Amino acid sequence: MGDDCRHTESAQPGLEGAALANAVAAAAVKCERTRERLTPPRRRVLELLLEADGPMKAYDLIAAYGQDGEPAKPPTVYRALDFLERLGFAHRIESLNAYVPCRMEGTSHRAAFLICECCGTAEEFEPDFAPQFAAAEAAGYAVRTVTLEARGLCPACKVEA
Amino acid sequence: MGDDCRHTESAQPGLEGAALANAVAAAAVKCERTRERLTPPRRRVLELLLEADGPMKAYDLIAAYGQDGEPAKPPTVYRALDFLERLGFAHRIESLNAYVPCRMEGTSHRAAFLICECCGTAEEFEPDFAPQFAAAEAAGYAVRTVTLEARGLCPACKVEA
DNA sequence: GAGGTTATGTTATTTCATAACGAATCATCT
DNA sequence: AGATGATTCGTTATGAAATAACATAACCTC
Ligand SMILES: [Zn+2]
Ligand SMILES: [Zn+2]
Ligand SMILES: [Zn+2]
Ligand SMILES: [Zn+2]
Repeated sequence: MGDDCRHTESAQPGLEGAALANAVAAAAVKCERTRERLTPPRRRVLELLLEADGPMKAYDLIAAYGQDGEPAKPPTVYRALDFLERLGFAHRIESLNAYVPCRMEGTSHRAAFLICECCGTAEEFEPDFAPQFAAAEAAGYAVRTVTLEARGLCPACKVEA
Repeated sequence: MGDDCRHTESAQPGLEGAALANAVAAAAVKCERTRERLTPPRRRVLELLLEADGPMKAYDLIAAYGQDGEPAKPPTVYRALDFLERLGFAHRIESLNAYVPCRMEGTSHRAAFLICECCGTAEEFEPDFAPQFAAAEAAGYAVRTVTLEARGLCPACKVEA
């Protein structure tokens, strides 16, 4: 990845202050509606994802978990990530072994990412899977989830290269 | 994955005997054309992938490597996998941490998979990425590779469910 | 056959993720 | 309130996946 990239990794700047609080509050509301519990560890991991400037690895989250510098235990974070993924608040990026907060306002959606191999940003977008879907159904498959990860260069890094 | 699946995992039966030898020989020919070397470890890992009935994990390959039961050392297999991926003889399936031999006759292509969550088979298909590509280019991205992995139920498992 | 390049063998380590189990919390129904 | 069952959490330990580092060997090609 982009160790030789001089761009500040700011294509997806993390949230701070009121914006962060609003995002967490919105998640809390969604949880109440579905009678899910946004418990302290889940809330904390969501905060960390929202604050970050880019995809976070699980052990980055583990290290950053305690406000006092105390790391979390791995199961604490992995459980929170499972929950956040299940509720649609976060996505795992398979090809990076990393996690991002969901950036799409809408409720349920199939996540897809444009991943910059230079600066490391991962931009979520909502693709039209209709053709692939049709092909799969034609072959007799019942598709449940789709993972799409496109790698290349983001606009900023493309210019410099 | 499908521990409760009673289907024999035979949607992608492994190669044996002459068919296996032919497939390996075809790979050898392709290598000669491009002056790449199909060395013993590379050939051995390719054989193991072709013989398998489904996606193989790296440590499955490591365990099965020696004909005498001796495992390989991890770097031996990971290096061979890197080579096979580079030449297009194998694909990594990110969401499974597993590898399959390429099933498409054509030369270069963007791989995509239909993965059955019941029986574990992974069928390669060649999708039309045009819409996603267009969307990415419109956003200013220069896409280099695309990973698409669809999970669901294969025809056989869909019937049973 | 000398020198540069590519591939391998080997040891050790790093990174990523989950199993297992008891204690605490929460919702629900007497 | 008190019993009950379901979730969640804290903790320890382990398993699974991938790579770093470096010495040796094989292979061009000049
Ligand atoms: Zn999303
Ligand atoms: Zn970039
Ligand atoms: Zn292929
Ligand atoms: Zn199946």
